[in-house]
Amino acid sequence: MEYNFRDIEKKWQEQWQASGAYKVSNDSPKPKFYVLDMFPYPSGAGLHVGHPLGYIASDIYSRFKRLKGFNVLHPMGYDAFGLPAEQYAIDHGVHPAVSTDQNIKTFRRQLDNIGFCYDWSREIRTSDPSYYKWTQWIFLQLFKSWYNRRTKKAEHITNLVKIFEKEGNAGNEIPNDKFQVPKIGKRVFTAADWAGFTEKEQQDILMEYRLAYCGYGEVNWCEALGTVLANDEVVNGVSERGGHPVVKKKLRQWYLRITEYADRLLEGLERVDFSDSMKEMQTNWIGKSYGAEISFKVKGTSDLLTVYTTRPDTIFGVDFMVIAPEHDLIQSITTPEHKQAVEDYITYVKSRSERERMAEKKISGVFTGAYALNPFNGREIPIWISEYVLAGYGTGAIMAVPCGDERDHKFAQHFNIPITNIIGEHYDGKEANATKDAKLENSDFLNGMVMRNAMEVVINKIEELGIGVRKVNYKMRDAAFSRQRYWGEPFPIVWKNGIAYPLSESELPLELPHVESYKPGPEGEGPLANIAEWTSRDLETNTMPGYAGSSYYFLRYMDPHNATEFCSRKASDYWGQVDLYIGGTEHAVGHLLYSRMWTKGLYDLGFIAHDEPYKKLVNQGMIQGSSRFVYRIHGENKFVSLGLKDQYSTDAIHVDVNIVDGVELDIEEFKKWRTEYETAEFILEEGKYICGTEVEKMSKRLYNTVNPDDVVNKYGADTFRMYEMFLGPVEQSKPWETKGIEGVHRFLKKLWRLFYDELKGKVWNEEKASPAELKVLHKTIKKIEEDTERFSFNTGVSAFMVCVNDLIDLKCHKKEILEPLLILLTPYAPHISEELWHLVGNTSCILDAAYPRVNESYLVESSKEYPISVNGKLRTTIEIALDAPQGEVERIVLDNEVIKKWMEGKPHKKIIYVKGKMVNVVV
RNA sequence: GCGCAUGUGGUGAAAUUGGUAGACACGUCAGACUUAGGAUCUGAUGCCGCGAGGUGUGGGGGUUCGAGUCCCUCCAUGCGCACCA
Repeated sequence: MEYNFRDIEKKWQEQWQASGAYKVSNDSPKPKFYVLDMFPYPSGAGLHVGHPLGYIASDIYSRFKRLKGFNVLHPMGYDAFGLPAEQYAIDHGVHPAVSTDQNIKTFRRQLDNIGFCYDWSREIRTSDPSYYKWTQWIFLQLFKSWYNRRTKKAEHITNLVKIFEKEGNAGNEIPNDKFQVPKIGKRVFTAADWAGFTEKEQQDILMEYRLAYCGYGEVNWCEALGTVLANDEVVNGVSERGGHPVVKKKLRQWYLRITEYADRLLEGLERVDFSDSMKEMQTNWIGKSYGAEISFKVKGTSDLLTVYTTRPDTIFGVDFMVIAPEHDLIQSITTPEHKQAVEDYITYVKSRSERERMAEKKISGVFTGAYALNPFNGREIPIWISEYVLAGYGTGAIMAVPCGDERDHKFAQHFNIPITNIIGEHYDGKEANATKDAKLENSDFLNGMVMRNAMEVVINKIEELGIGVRKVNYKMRDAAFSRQRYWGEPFPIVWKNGIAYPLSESELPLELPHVESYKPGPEGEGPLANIAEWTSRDLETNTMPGYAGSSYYFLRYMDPHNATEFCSRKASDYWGQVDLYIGGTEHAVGHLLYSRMWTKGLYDLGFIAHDEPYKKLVNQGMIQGSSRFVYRIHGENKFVSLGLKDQYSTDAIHVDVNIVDGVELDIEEFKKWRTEYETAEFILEEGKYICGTEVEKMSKRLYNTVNPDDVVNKYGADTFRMYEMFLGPVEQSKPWETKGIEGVHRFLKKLWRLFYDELKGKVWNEEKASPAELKVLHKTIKKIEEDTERFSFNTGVSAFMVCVNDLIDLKCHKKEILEPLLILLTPYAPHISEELWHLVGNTSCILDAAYPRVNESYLVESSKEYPISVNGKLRTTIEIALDAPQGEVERIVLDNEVIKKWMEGKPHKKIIYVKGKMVNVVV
């Protein structure tokens, strides 16, 4: 009886489906465990062997937890809205819904091949109206909410209206600190003001508070293509496709006020188990900095120039000011004799794309002719304009301290601006020194103070004198939440007289209409603007971005068929946080931050009981491609094997890895691969054509993709699963090498032969196990349990191999040993385990078995083969009883001939004896 | 430039707490069975050396009886951020 993996795997996959083996109930006395994969965008290219890596890891962990007695939620679905499907529609005329559906079918078939334990009855698709109904619903909750900075949480907007009616907004500052209420020209209004505003005026103010709000933002507009482009579709200021010019255009956009959650997003990182690099990326993205805003009087005017600085201690080292080219003050402060130069400079800056400005290393700028006055000593400071100061960060103006800041220093040198040294010998006149530990000089009342300590002193003084305030700044901007595209969730918003009104809950879902054309609407609006029945209802024409549907999908899985709520409170209370989230690092800041924010919003509004979605995050590494090359002799259709290629002038050509065995080219397949190679000739070495190799990204273009279907077909799903894990730690990136899979496949065959022999048939028996056999089993139980628990699946696989090798050596075919081993193996290789489980006489599903418990008493050793060192160098090993007293050990060691030899007759100085570890004799 | 991560045989890697470096595999070599093998099994396999032995975890230095593991320093690779004041 052979190990016939094809029949076995097909049989069990069908059986599991028929019996609903993976159906999960929300009602269970067992403790819960939630394992989640980052759900895929179903691309047309299908899966390659890199994609399932994380899915296999999570599948192993899910099955493991289930065996350990948990009620495990392990769902899967599709992030089905997105640009590629729309692009495909434009290029091929296939409706996105159709191509997406097709892609999902392929995806599902490929996933099913690998034998995952997903509860498919909970499948979701973000493009499904019954799903995006709730995306729209949550959007409306955010639209109807504001962030109360005093209670530090989201609250219903009606609370804010009540506050305004009672006391105006004096206690609840407008989040955007540049916004002024147009009617009164101030940021602060009274209850009486509020009562006097029209509905439009009131709504405009409320929009400034809403967590989902509408404003104006810049997009990349390409006139020639008549469309809005994403950042990565713009290269060097022109469109990636076609090379048409792209300009910045202000368009009405929706945003999420994620900046209000900046502090809580930072604080939450301390309570979750993410990798340090992941936390760091998010922390950098949020970019919190502490400092002060300081106002400088502009000489001879009533204007105030406000700068943001993190180094107020350097206030006496300010030699010039720099303001962004977009700064409002430019018009009023520029002196007549500098007007022309300033205008020319601003024109120049405007002509350049964001990308060009970022890439530019050249120093540029222009003097305005105006001077600011240092608030402490009245010193006149020239005000310059330069594009290295960004309008969007801080106040769009900086105080430049050349001796302490690299860019300021370069700027000063370039324009010959005299440099004041406030840090004495720490500044060498050639390069800026950003130290915080120098003692201040040339700094008036701060002289002699260490900079680090001076910061607080200056801020206090500034606040005392009323010339500035302590200020915290964030790099993070509010998240743009609209796309001028078709294939996304429609906004449940109606515009009447310039006011955005939410649709009522009963009108949801607002379904995406069918269109024949995906051309953009007028003035950069989305395709929905072309549909008369849509515009006639005054509906919003933008759609939501890709991350909308993925910001709460982990909640919907808990209660996927609920028609009255996005997720019942009972379900979310039961499942709570995702205990284990597995996915790639590419979503480090985008998806993870947005979904964390939505979770916090839903928590604040009382819809769920936890405010961090993911308890633990594991980032799987990328599987890289291992490319193969053939070497064609220049100008000929002749190919030379790797070892001989240096004798010729050759071109390296990528060859499909699937027609190469290891590094040996299958010449017949190669000839068939391309018609041009049909007549190719080959120069071989030792009768073989050897290919060159290189590790690159796995990509169709490089002919190094390997389809899991092919691997599964050849070796089976169990082999594939175990080999993916055997490759190395999940978190690590590594190249795929199909060749190595044989070792894992051999292991499964060896396991099979412990039960059934090709010649003898059944060899397993019901004899009583020996202590040696029990020791092998229990060592394995312990190791597998530990390794699986800490996601060390590669060492887990090798522990199985060691176990089977040991059992073969012991000629052990005993059910008493083999049966528990099958349970251990189930998470890794579910099909073969289930098959053998039934063959040894069980009738229930192996996943319902109890995980074997390690019995330490089988593992106790009475003696150990100690490594014995002399002066730290290993010289021999001696078998010594573990309970031998130190004196006894020393006597045995010193008596040993090998040790005596190495001691060369010298007396021992001391003997280090670590019980159960080693002995070291020092002479 | 800044930050983070990683450097171990021909290859993927292991060594969980400072205690026998290279487990487990791939590959390679030798052998067995065989009409045959890209099947299966056995053995060998870090490097130098006939051997005794020496040497070895990116380089250099340090702590320690003992360092892949801890500290300092330099180098290389990967990822992230990048005029963020």
